[in-house]
Amino acid sequence: MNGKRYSRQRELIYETLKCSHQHPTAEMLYSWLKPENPTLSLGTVYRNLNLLADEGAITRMAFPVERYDAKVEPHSHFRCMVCGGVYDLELPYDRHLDDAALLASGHDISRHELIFHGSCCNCKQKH
Amino acid sequence: MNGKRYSRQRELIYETLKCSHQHPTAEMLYSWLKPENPTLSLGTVYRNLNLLADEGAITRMAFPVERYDAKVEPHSHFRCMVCGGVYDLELPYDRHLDDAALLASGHDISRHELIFHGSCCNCKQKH
DNA sequence: TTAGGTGCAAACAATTTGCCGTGTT
DNA sequence: AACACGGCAAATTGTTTGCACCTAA
Repeated sequence: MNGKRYSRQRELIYETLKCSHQHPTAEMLYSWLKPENPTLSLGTVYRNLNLLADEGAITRMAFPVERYDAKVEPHSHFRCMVCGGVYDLELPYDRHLDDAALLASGHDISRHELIFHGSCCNCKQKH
Repeated sequence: MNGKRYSRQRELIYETLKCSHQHPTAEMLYSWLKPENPTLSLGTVYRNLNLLADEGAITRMAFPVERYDAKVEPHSHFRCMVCGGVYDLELPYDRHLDDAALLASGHDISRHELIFHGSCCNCKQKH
């Protein structure tokens, strides 16, 4: 009664995402697929990306809304998945990670950002 | 001729951001300041946050647009600040970081995300 | 047949911009 | 006096939703 069916559009979107390593936006996926699938609509792309993300088949990569921080020194953050709050974390910045990333990728690393997810002190008590 | 002047609004926004540790959105800052500053407009908040971020006085905390990734296993990312491209990074997931974060914060950590910034192999050559 | 899926357009939400009067220097 | 700044509202951009039709099971 609450099943999910096969859908050509979903498969298309998922396969395209899986083959691209560009971490595309919904808009990008749409523009790639549209030429071959003229009836495809952007709404469907968003709908299926959300479906896939909710069931854990793919990953969303961003905060939905921009946040700002007056602390400009590199430091890490914690994001509570229950209340949505964002906290600073007092962890020393680890330069070794940048070295390791350079070694693994060859890209020019200038810094990194570390974001933890979980439930915060307040929320974890409320079961 | 191209200088920046003192502005009460900018100072207000910056001070409020500095005192809050909530990593607020523009909307949140606006709602905090509006009661005491009835003429303040949301556009001004955005304008000044962008100004401050561009000059490095504050930090933006998100991708402006949602991106998706078909790889669901925890792994890290690299974001090129020149071309905006996003790449996967083959770094082993380090559980110790989660332990350290728990120890430092007391929050319930379920995982972390590591995002490197810099210029990618392609872009760094073009000077 | 029946619930889920899709296209399309309208609605919504987040952010930017143009215009024009105000404030800083 | 010049020109940056801020208020306001309109414009843009990113994302979601309602509705009527279509399709997999």
